[in-house]
Amino acid sequence: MARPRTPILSRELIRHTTLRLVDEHGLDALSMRKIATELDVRAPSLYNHYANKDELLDDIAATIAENVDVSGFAGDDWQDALRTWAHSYRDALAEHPNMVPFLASGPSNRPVALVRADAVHGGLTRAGWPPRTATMIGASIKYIVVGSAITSFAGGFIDDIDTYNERYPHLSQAHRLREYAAEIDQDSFELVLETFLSGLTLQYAALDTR
Amino acid sequence: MARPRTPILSRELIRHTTLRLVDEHGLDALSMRKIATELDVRAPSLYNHYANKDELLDDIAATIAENVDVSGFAGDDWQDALRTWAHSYRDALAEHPNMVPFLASGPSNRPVALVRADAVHGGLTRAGWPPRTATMIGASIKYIVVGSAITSFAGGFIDDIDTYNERYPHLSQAHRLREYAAEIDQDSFELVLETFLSGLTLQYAALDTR
DNA sequence: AACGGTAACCTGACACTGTAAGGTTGTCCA
DNA sequence: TGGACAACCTTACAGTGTCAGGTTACCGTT
Repeated sequence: MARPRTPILSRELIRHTTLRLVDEHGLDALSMRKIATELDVRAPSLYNHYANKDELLDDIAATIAENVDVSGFAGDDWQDALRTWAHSYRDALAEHPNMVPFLASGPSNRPVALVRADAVHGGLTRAGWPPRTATMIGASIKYIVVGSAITSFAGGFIDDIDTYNERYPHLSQAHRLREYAAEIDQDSFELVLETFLSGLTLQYAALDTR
Repeated sequence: MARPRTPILSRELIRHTTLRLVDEHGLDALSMRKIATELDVRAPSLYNHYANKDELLDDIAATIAENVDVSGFAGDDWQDALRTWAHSYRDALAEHPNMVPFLASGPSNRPVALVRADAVHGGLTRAGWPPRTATMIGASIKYIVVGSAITSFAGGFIDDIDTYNERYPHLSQAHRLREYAAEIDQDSFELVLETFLSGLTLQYAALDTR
């Protein structure tokens, strides 16, 4: 075959197919040839649309990032804006757990910009936080979300199973254990997020009376 | 060559060499043949000491984990024990930033046991925290440490450079920027950790009067 | 209406990866 | 003295990301 009358591939199609493969079989099982096979095409053809594998994965990461909701920072409730941001951020990662290791494995120009640093920083400074503190608060939330996502979704609790078995012997079925781990993860995320937010509120109050 | 009179390789030697290579050139640049070359040996010989590459990396992860200090949980100051744990945990990861993505990218039986869940859980319950809450607190600290490590050490701030440039134009030299990012990371870690700990203290007080 | 450039597919190939199979030899214990 | 085992070796295989170069469809210009 040479050039087809109507194009077979597009960045969008490649992205969707790749993300589906990653969701189904994991990052390690992904290869350019498997993506191509899935699309009834040879691997090098993909390079007409993406310069290399990383650029493809970066693009997927960017589309995931688009689902993160920073709209709250336009309003004036900075606490709730942070809460909404953190939750939607975590949800976005939870939707594609197999992508999380990639997202976190920098070191290049990856959408650590999931952060949407500008919106967050702007909202916080408008609320009265000093610029530097605003940056630090944004980073803190990012730590909580990314840390939670990576240790939870990447199968983190698997080797803690023995611990859980001793501690909660009635949870002997692996199936229930997994459920339980997910529940603990969710609650832990809630705990650290809310505790942090209420601590910030205290510091915010101290700001005014300074 | 056949069997040498005195063994050339050992798990320890392989581990050290590999960790050095990872520190110097990163995880992506690592291959069994490069490790072997560094040791003046052929790659398959490594398999006499490690079943596969992952087992080798797991072993390295375990030695890194040994530097995490959980001794504080033997005492009765749970707050300070958590603080010490978190700091030494983060320091251990900071010492080998290129290993962080691997450590976090489980899904297998990786030393997410960096957690030292038992010591932490034991110390907190002895201090009076309910078992389930103790588990959640341990998980929370882990989120903060791992999240901080991965977004900082894996070059997380690199693509935020533009943001920093606009915001702090006098930091125009990339060199200073990098320093500044590290400083922000350190301070953010401190902020989220201390804010979380002081929030916990409030909840702890509420426990007693319940 | 013919022509050139570019886009989008192809085949083939390269260097490199992890690791399995099996050969050879030194060391140690029965 | 002999056999088991350990620790190196060479060879080889299937799979990886990606480059080079070939072919053809389309689109804009002359």
